[in-house]
Amino acid sequence: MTNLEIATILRKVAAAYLVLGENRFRIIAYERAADSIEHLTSEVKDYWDDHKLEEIPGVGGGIASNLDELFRFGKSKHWETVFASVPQAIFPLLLVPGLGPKKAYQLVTTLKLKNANTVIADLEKAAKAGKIAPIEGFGEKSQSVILESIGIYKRGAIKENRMPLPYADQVAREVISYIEKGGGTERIDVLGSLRRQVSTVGDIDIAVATRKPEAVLERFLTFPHQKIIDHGPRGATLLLSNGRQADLRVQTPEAYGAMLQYFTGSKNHNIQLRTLALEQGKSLNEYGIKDVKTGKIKKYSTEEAFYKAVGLPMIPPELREDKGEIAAAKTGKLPKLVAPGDILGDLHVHSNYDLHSSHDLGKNSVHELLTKAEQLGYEYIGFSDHNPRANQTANEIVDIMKRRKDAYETQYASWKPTQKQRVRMFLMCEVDILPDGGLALPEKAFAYVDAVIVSVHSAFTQPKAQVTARLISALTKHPKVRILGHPTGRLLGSREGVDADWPKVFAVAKAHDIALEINAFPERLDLPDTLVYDAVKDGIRLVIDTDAHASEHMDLMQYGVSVARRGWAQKRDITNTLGYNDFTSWLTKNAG
DNA sequence: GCCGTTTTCGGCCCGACTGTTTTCAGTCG
Repeated sequence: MTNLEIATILRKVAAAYLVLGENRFRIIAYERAADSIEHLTSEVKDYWDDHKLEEIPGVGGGIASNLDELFRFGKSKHWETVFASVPQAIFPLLLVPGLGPKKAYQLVTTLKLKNANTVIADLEKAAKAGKIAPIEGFGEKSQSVILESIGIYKRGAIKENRMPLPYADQVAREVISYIEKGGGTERIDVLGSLRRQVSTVGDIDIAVATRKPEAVLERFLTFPHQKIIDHGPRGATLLLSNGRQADLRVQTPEAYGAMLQYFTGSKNHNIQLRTLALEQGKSLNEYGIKDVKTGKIKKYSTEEAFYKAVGLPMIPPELREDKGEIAAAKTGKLPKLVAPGDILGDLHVHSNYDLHSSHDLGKNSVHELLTKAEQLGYEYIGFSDHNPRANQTANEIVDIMKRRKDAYETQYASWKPTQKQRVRMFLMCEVDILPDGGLALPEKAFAYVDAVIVSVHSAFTQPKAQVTARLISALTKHPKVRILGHPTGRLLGSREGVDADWPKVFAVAKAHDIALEINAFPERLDLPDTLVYDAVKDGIRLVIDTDAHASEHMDLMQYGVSVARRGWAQKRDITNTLGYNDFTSWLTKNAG
């Protein structure tokens, strides 16, 4: 059962309760839990496995015990009873934009729509026959809006897939530079999940501080698009040519801080923040802070000032997920997050050196990649080509690895740096973790590398216990194994990662002082941020790598840093923030 | 139903928009 399916069930419960006239705070609680679960990046089932359901924000004893029943028996008796108390036909209607539980219920009962499988088509027929307008609370206008909404629903235009963060970032940059060229902008920022650097982003939300809101909005509306979805004095929404939605909001510079805070979210962070403010007699909204007694609104030009007004330091957007950041801010315990400039090397780079490797080669030469590392200000780079293909004898593979070492050393010697300080090189290898937990590099070949990254590239659907044993076996197979590459193996939007008992894997990594990789490649962003959060809490060593297959991929490091920041990682948690000497002593500590 | 550095009981985020209304209910983000 996926998080989305669970969130849907919780929303169904909330909808049924609303129809039944249940206590509205109970309804809010279900909606909040649904929202929270939908945005979790680890599986609810994993929380359940670990008996930690109540650690999910918004999930308490009641919902947890029903979820427990759901995982054990496939359904919760209590929730089934709730569903059965309302007409089944209301649920499909909730997917039609503009229809909520109350309207759906009224339509279904008045029009006697009984069949949940055909209810949308039946409603469409009723609308066309003019049977909706006479219903109390409805009218001609709502009848035609419903007809239009059903059309949108049938075209499947609802809820596009989310895109990996780096792509969303790129689209946002294009829109931003286009708006800037139009002039009149004093500040411009991304908002929402993009600003919080969530690994997948739905819509592109952008904020502009300006004294010429009309001009900025007009400029925005001329950005290449399919359709203008919305256009008002405070903002506009476009459906872009790539099928994505872009939302622009304008505000005066004096009140910009409040708007930035409000639309950055997350929703649950804002709810917690407003609750805190209310205790101080202050009501927060997108325009500023209202004194509850006097009703006066004070404006804030920056977020720093906005947070300060409720007695908190500025909370970095990456932390605004209602994971304890407000409590940490109150007590001065916010982490000082790792920043892109802290990174001193990239250990997972593929060159075009051909060693008959098991997976794809890189595009650029050793020289080009060394120069790129230099441009990035790195002290060191690790070449981690894939291991040679397995359809060769062990002796042949050892020979290949020996020749490779010579070739890299010759290349390195002939490289002409532009800076005085030479970027240093580690000769590494990305070794496949075989389905049985063995490594795809023969023992003798380890003599020709400084260290290896081990990674899963096959058999992603093994059962949890097997995957866990497999990873642990690989980590402990050879003392030169120093990094677990893209640990879950997930591909955003196309492949779930492996299902492992992560606390167990973490414990073994810690015992052997092995680092877990945060892979910055756009579709990976792996470890996922929630596992980074757990790893940081457990004091597990981490590295951030790009998995570059071309020199320009090395620029993607910032997205790995974003994942680390969302997991509350500080500089000390990330091993490739160490200088060359300290890093070398860790990497080669077992090389003897 | 959730949640807690003044609470295990008594509170519970905020506003825009829309269509249907004579002051508001429902939906959405």
